[in-house]
Amino acid sequence: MARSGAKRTAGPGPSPGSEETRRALVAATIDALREEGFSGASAREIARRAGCNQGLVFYHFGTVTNLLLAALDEVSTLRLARYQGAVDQAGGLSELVQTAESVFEEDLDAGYISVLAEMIAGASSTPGLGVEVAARIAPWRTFAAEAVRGTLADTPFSQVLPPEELAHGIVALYLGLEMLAHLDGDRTAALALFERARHIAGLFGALGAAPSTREDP
Amino acid sequence: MARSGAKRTAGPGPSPGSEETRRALVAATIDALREEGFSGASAREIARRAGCNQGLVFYHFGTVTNLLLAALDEVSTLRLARYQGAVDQAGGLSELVQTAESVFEEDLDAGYISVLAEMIAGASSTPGLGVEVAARIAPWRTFAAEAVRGTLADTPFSQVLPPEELAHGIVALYLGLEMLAHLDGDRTAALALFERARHIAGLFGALGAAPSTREDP
DNA sequence: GTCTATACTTGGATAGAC
DNA sequence: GTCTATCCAAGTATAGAC
Repeated sequence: MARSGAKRTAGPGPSPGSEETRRALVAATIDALREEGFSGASAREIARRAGCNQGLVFYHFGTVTNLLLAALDEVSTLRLARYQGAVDQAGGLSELVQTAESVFEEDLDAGYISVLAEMIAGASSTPGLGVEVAARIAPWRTFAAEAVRGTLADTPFSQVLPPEELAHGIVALYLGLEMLAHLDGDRTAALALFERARHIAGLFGALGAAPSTREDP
Repeated sequence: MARSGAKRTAGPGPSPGSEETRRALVAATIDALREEGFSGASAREIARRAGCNQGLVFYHFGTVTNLLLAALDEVSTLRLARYQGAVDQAGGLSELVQTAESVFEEDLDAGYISVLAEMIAGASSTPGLGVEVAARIAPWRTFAAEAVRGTLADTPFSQVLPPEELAHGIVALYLGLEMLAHLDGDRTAALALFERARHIAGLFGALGAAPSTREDP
């Protein structure tokens, strides 16, 4: 709550306290979106969670919507880095699916995809928010396309299903599975699908010309 | 129906109000959820669209949440009947996919899945709403499972992927594709996926033991 | 039984005190 | 740079008029 003084009153750039408050607000917004949903993520609720005054939302971000977008940016950056690291470690297709499964559970536990889902759904209620959210989802699709391309490049798969198209479906499926799992608090149906996908991936990997461990230059 | 009045008492003026008002409110709620989202679907906004007083929401439905659920019931009933009819007409697997594509566009144009998506997302902000929404989605999953079972029963597919599990994935994918298409107003990515799926379904139908009538334009 | 008018609460946003 | 006080719009819900 009360920020200890110790601020450089004169000098260019933001004071250290400012950045701290901003971070607290963004973190609180992520929590609020996850636990109270879009309509529950009000300036007052966010400020309460951040332990600061409600007016600071408007001082630092201008509008609640801007703060919500900052939270989405934070989540997007955080998760894309995580996804990239996970994909870099995965060797073959079935291993990639297995990685996706554990990342899926991370997202579900931490509620990261809930933030995304709430923002997508909430975009209907705020003019202009839709394009902003869409712009922040685009990198996810690009990432998925690259991951798919890297894994399916030398398989017959990419002939019948272009990576970009498949990537769109993967993002949509991932989003839908998260929403349903979050809704009824039951992730078994989603996990069962990941297991099936991993199994099928193993089958195709066996009959295709794709050895599990290969290195791309 | 929740309340069947049967109030046709002989009188000078049969009060036309009640049932008519209820219908108008439900229809207005569907529109409001579609165009303004969960947080924009307030009693005032709904009543404005229905052309009646705001207090009628509470007189007829008790709470706004109850009205939202009534709207979800309406959409669920309407669409499941449509889906069932469409599936009954479809012959083979690729034809089923083609049917799904046209139904998908109907849903997108009319915003029916938006209603579902808004309710799922909005469930986070209202205690107890989650289980109610989940209960209304369960029939969709059951329907999808039956449709898949009827189509894949005599194919090797059902060996490697049980209909119930696949059905969950289909519902999730359908939901996710609708949300993304609605968000950026671009359905081409989703439609491309349907076309690919139809093509792949045709390939499997050809090598499997499912002759059906295939017509590839 | 149906609807309107009104009470009360919460939320977004700003002006000015520290 | 941060916090308090405050305004106004919008929300839920009910009391009471017809």
